[in-house]
Amino acid sequence: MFKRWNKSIKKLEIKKKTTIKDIGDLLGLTPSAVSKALNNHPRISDKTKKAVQDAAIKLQYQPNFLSSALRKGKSNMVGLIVPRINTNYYSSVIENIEDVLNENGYNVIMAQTNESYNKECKSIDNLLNIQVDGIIASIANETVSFDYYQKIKEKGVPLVLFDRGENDLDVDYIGIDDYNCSHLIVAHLAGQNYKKIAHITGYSHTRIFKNRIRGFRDAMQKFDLPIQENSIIECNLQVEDGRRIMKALLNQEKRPDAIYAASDNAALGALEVLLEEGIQVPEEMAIVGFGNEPFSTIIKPQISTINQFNAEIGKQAALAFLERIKNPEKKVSLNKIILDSELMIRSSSYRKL
Amino acid sequence: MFKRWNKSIKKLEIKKKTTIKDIGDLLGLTPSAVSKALNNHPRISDKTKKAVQDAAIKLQYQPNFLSSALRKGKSNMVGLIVPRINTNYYSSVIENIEDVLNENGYNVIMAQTNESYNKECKSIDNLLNIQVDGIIASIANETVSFDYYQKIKEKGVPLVLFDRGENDLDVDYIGIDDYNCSHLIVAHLAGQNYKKIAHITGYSHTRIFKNRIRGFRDAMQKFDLPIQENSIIECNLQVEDGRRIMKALLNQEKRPDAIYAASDNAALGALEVLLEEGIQVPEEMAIVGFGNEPFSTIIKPQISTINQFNAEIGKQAALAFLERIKNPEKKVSLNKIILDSELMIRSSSYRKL
DNA sequence: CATGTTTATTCAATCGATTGAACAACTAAT
DNA sequence: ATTAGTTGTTCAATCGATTGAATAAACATG
Repeated sequence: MFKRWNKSIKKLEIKKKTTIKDIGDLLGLTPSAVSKALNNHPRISDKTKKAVQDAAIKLQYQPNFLSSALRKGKSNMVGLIVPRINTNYYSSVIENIEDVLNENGYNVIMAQTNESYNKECKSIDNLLNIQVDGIIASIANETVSFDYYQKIKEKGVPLVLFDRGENDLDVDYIGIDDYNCSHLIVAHLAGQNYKKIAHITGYSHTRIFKNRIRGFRDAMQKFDLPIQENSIIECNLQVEDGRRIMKALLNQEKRPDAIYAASDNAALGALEVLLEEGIQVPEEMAIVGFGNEPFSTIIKPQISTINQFNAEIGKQAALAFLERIKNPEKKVSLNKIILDSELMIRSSSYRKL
Repeated sequence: MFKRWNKSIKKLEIKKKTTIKDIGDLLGLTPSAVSKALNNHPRISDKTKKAVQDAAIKLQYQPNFLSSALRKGKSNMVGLIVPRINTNYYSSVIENIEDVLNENGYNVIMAQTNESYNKECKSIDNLLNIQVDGIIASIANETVSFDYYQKIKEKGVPLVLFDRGENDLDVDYIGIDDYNCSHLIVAHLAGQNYKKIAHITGYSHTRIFKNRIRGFRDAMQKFDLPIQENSIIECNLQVEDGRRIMKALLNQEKRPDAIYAASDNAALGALEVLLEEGIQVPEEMAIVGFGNEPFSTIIKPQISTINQFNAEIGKQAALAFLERIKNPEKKVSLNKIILDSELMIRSSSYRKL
């Protein structure tokens, strides 16, 4: 009997979380006094503050985030929408966003779209329900209509985009200079005397790929190189896409002598096909990728690629959000941060190596 | 003047979120009636329900998650603690956890420990503050004391561990049979007539590595193979560790003829050193890794490794949590789910290939 | 001693949704 | 016509913390 009683007491203790009321009861104070003491309110005596803090520790008090968020209208949560985390690029960016936001007292709620517009819409609704203080996102491949992102803006929730952005949305954006990257690559290949460059790229409705394509065209023109028929191919940029397209290119009448792929995955697929076909890389054909994924240095030959400083992109995205939160009124000037990126020249495109 | 007025009206509309009270005002109902209508309460007439739903759509009502969570004592958020997301293994697992939980109406809050015990403690406190409905975690390398995990249990918050678990904690766990994996590997290598097998592994205070080491020892004994002095080396299992240890092993008097590394990264480091030294793999020395990271098939020779079905681990972890939520009383039987894993035999350890 | 000032704390409303109890209106049964 | 039962809605308390206003006490000043 006694044992049972004892047990139920213990269970009660476990279940019951201490609130400011409990602290108040212990010290003969009201909840509001306790709340003020904990928040270092100037009108509370140091003696009381000390007593409250001690009691809080003794009772293992942990503030109820939900109630204070409700009252203050601020959840200290940030929604993070990405196509998927299962790539080195996104996981690096997320890792850094999370680090920076955590340091500043924010929690990150993750949502993956798997490149699906539908899932993206659902995620946005969900995050808005949760009353996130802001949303950081990289737009899904499928997305061509930005009404849901407009909705975020209309609700007055700060929105920061990275990588896959959109000019029309008129929000903070962190990315790289895709146009210029294409120039770097074409200049490098032209300098190596490659002349028939093909471009395996993403869908041109996405701004970053549109820019890469534009950069590619302009750079080719600048170096007086003709753009072959069918040599700009849009796809999902996965390994399999690279393989498929490379095979098709090899069967073309005018076979290219260099490939600029807009992802390392596509570059890898293309390279695999060339190795299988016994085509010498870079002697017969050069390959340049994009993104500096870790595997690009593991395969032989190592793949030349664009390094985008993922960590920095993540940090800047988080900082842009924090900045926006700090001065919500300063809606005039948008943060359009274009970060540096660099061409890593490796053996897949360097004949003299 | 008119313009200004108009503008401020618009701004107000933007800022103000519609609540159940607004819906009530529109229809001449009280907030409680509206709430019940939205929650499909049996005592509310169908007519009213319909009217409320229509009004909700018209006013673009979005429920305030915070208030309902506060009232119901259920936040529908799950904390996810991982060493870091920036590896294929963890990002795959997380991706699947998120998918399953989202489908079931839960949101995922992420926290990375970066293998630091301190950060782990902070994350746990934070997640408990937020009033998560449960926590899914993989323990940091540094962690040897489990008091913070005990705290989770004491608060009555469901806890599920995966990969890096701990027997003493007595909670749901999803993982693979590490002991048996070591057997598979040793059996394979012994079958290939390798005799002097070294084991590069993680710290033995972590259960999975303890089990792999135990499995390694037992399997070696089973195949009558002597365990060399200094041939079980504990480390952080990064590429650099693999390199360092491989170099040391090469300088040993009794050089091993096979390496069983407890991570693909360590295996990669070791393999790189062997290739640099001109040592034939697998003829002179075999290498087997662990985890089936994507790069293991990119490098030549491809690395033999253990494939752990990451997606399944993630799904099962999420399901274990959901199960625990459904029957909170059924505390008796714990889910200890040991998933299958398979040895992928590739050219780094297959002489006859 | 009356009045003003400072300091420390309590009061009471609030954030938005939920929920059991209460109530009113209506129907069915005795 | 009285009682019982059903149905649809309102009432009021609640979740836990926050915050401006009010109050009380202590002290200083004329």
